[in-house]
Amino acid sequence: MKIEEEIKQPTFKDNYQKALINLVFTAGWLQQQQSSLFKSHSLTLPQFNILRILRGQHPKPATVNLLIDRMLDKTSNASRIVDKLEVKQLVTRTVCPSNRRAVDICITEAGLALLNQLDPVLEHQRNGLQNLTDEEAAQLSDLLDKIRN
Amino acid sequence: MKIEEEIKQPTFKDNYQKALINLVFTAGWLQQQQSSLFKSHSLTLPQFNILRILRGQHPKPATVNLLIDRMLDKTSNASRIVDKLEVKQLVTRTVCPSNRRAVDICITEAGLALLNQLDPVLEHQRNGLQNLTDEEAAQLSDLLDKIRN
DNA sequence: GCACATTAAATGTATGTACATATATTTGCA
DNA sequence: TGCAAATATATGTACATACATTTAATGTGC
Repeated sequence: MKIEEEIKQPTFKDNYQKALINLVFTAGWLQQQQSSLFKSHSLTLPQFNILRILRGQHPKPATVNLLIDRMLDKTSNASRIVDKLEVKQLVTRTVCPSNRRAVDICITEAGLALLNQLDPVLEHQRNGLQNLTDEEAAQLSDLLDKIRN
Repeated sequence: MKIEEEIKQPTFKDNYQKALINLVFTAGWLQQQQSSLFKSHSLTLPQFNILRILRGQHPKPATVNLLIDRMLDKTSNASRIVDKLEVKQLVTRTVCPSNRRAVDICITEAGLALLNQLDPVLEHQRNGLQNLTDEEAAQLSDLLDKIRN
């Protein structure tokens, strides 16, 4: 469906306004698609993303700062998302021995098992961009990089 | 800055994963840019977007359902965003005479004045996509439409 | 006319986002 | 040494998001 129909706005001021609205709308649309994949496992998208970062570090620990660095949303509150994961016993949190200001966060075996369970689902969805060719996906990334300079 | 540097991830599985992450990251980046423009007027981005829809309807009223239809984020709670705007006296809410289940929401003169004040700011920013040519903006919209089918 | 489904909006609850502030630890330097 | 600045994380508050449930009004079939 074209963006004009999605939000029932027949015209836009120009291609810039149209692309901006389309970009925000499509990003939200994709995130909702992804979220629905985790819902049955009681994981939210931010929680899932943090788990993936931790798996990338495993078996090394990550600090909150490292998580923020790698998160898509820099201003979100990694500390409280880790809280939720800790309650579910998907991660552990221990004071870093070499720097007692920092906290070592590690994914648990249960966390790794959960991610492994979800991997094929995500792979199958090809990350939600299944309608683009490889070339178009690359072209899209280039345009997005250009937007942010 | 390329997306690899933004989130400090040197490689991606493929162009699909890279484009997906870039899309979500860039949409958030743009929304934050926009939000900063309203902050000094104590308006949030969702509040601003609802006000703009109401201006588009003015002087006709809008219902909550109409707002949801036109909002970028369909699942957000229009009712409570309208609450906030009502407290600030930027909109009015009256029971619809012809269908007492529905509510007529109208932008006030104060609301219109606030939007008029913000218009030049947004225009100047060219909606945040100033680094793209007109053709590239159109190309971007086409790719995004294609993602969603 | 009346039970029952449908529709429109509001409300409840958990989570996340945004931003300011607080607490604890470490660093650096007079 | 001692003390201010910097660093790492946590906490407080307001707002938004996601989704289920509730309340009220309307529509429909019998």
